[in-house]
Amino acid sequence: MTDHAADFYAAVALDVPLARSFDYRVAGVLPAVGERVVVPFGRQRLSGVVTALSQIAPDFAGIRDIESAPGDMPALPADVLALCRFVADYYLAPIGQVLAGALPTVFRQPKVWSGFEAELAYAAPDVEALLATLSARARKQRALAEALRQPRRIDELRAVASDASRWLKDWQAAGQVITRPWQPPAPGQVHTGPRPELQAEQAAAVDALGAAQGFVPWLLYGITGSGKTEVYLRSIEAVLQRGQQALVLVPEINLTPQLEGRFRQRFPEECVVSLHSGLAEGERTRNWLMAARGEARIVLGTRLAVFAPLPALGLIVVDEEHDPSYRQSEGVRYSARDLAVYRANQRKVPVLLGSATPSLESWKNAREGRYRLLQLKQRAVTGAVAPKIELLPTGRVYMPDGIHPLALDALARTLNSGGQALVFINRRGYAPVLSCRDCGWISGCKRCSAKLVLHLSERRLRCHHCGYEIMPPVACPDCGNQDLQPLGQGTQRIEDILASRFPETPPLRIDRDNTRRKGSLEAMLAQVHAGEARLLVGTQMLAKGHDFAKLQLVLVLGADSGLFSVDFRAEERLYAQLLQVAGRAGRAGQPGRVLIQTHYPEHPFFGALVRGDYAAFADEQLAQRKQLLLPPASHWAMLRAEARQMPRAMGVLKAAQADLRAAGITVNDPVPATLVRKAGVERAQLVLSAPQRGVLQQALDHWLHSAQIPSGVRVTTDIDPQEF
DNA sequence: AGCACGCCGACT
DNA sequence: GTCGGCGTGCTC
Repeated sequence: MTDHAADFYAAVALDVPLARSFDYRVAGVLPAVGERVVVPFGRQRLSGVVTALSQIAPDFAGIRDIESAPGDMPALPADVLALCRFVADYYLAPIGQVLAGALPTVFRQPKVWSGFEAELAYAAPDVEALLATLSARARKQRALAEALRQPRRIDELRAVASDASRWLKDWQAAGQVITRPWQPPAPGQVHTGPRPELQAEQAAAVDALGAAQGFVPWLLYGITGSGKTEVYLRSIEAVLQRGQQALVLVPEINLTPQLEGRFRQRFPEECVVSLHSGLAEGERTRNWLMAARGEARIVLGTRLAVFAPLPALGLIVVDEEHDPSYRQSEGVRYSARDLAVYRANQRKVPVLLGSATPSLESWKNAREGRYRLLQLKQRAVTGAVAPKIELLPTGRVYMPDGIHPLALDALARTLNSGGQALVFINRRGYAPVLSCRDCGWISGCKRCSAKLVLHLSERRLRCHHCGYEIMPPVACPDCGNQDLQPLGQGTQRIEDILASRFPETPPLRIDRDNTRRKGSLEAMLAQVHAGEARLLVGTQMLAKGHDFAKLQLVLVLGADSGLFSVDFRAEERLYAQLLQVAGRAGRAGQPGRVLIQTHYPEHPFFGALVRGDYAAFADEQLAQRKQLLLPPASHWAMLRAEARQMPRAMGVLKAAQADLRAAGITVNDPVPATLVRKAGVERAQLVLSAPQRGVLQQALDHWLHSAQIPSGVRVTTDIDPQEF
């Protein structure tokens, strides 16, 4: 008989979509709270995180033993556990899934992680001798050799030259490079690379940031080219000087290498690591561990990095804080920007939100004094000139191809003079849909309620939601008419039109359809930088981060679709997007030209955009939202139900509607989702709102726990939904 | 989510 | 006669 008095019991959070944690008896060594353990679960073995320990035996007869504690992961610190619990409560998500999302993937599996070997540092004892063996033209190799003047980790060296591993192996074999265990640099004097002079506004911002103590949320509102990054760098420098860590969040993976390079240049002796899902498993795990041990002083990452353990956290920076990529929209839904603010508050450190087009949420907070506003109105980046934004009214102009003749003229002039031009349209494919002129038939997806998009180059009709593909029919399936026409425009159709208009300078299309293969985007961007491609056609993708020095003209098509959208956030997003593409033009000294083709040149939206007055636009939008009781002036949530048949999904939502109305929540009627059927599942949604966040939260939480949801119906919640 | 159990249609 | 479809139910 076992001595029950001495037993410990652990509550373990598992990566299953169940709200509660599961209790296990501690069989061996007592694990710490926050440690990962492997447990039996039904017929499976799962990895979970210990969330609580107790000596009181749970009232459950079938209790089982913890199988093992692998000990390959440091226990999550209390603040990360608390952050995860907050996410679980706030977003009504299962705690186990939140915790799983916070860990590198290797720690979500029962398997013990063996990539445990000590981090190595590479160095060249005699750099001059090594350089002497290299050809003068081998620029990457020479850069790598230069970097080896001091001991460097492999990830740093790969950032210098992507082929680092191969060359290091050769040089090691030749005895020119040696390795030894990597030692984290002791905090001390911070050495910086060259620092540009600060403009008065930047200096004022840096001073204000430096003077503040404890938790202060800052909104750094700075126009494109005003040098926000320099403000981040100076603030980080102060953090490093105090021996603390800085967490820097960026919206997308492809923005990390650029910024990482800049940080490494500025702080050549500091340990900078990145955290994002594009990293190889081993590298991500090692970087995470360096962050968790406090060795990494600067942690640069995408939204998932907000969960990284950081024992010496001193500052959080959220770059492009308005960016929708900060929202996780699958699985556990959260806003990394909001969590960054929560975490800063938790740790009593400042958080710096930067943007040229702040989100209305942050703007409201700044206007109401909850965030402190820092403004950069002047251009500080050398060569940065404001692009000239012009409207091209399409009123009564004959445009057989959907492009204004003046736009074609401008393109021709730019191309003839040897310049580069970008045609921006936010729609992939050849044309949105294929349609029959006779009977009005439109290509629809068999599995979803979405339209199939024509991709002419692959001769496919493709669903952008579920991936369903078919060959385009030769004749109309309904009436047999052979004259099927593409309706509207997408990137591919524009590409075709431009190809016939400008045979001398073939257009290069860059969108998700032709950059899916790894490295293909980089290859295309290289063509652009080399000046081989001078006429670009692209979506969203091209708007972010990539600077094209020779770009003189940006033509925006299809902007109007954002003006009259049912989605109340569409205008806000359009503004940010247009400003971002506009910023691509004319960075190398000459002002670029941005032409926006529109049917509605009088729309107030364009007034603010052309004047470059985002503040006015944001204030106007906020006033509207207040009047219409839309976020951020009220709080919204969405209840979604999925089932095989629509009536079952609707039934659950109708019940929810009645219950939640009784609880004092404003509830719309349940409606079939925008995309009613997705991959064979019927979906419906219910939009809820309340002036106070807490009321909504409690009512929903209560409903989820008490409602009788029939099996076969899946209910999910989306707090602060971004799309409707 | 997995993974079982369980009860009805077309196949080696 | 069985293989297998996915409805239902459970996991400390």
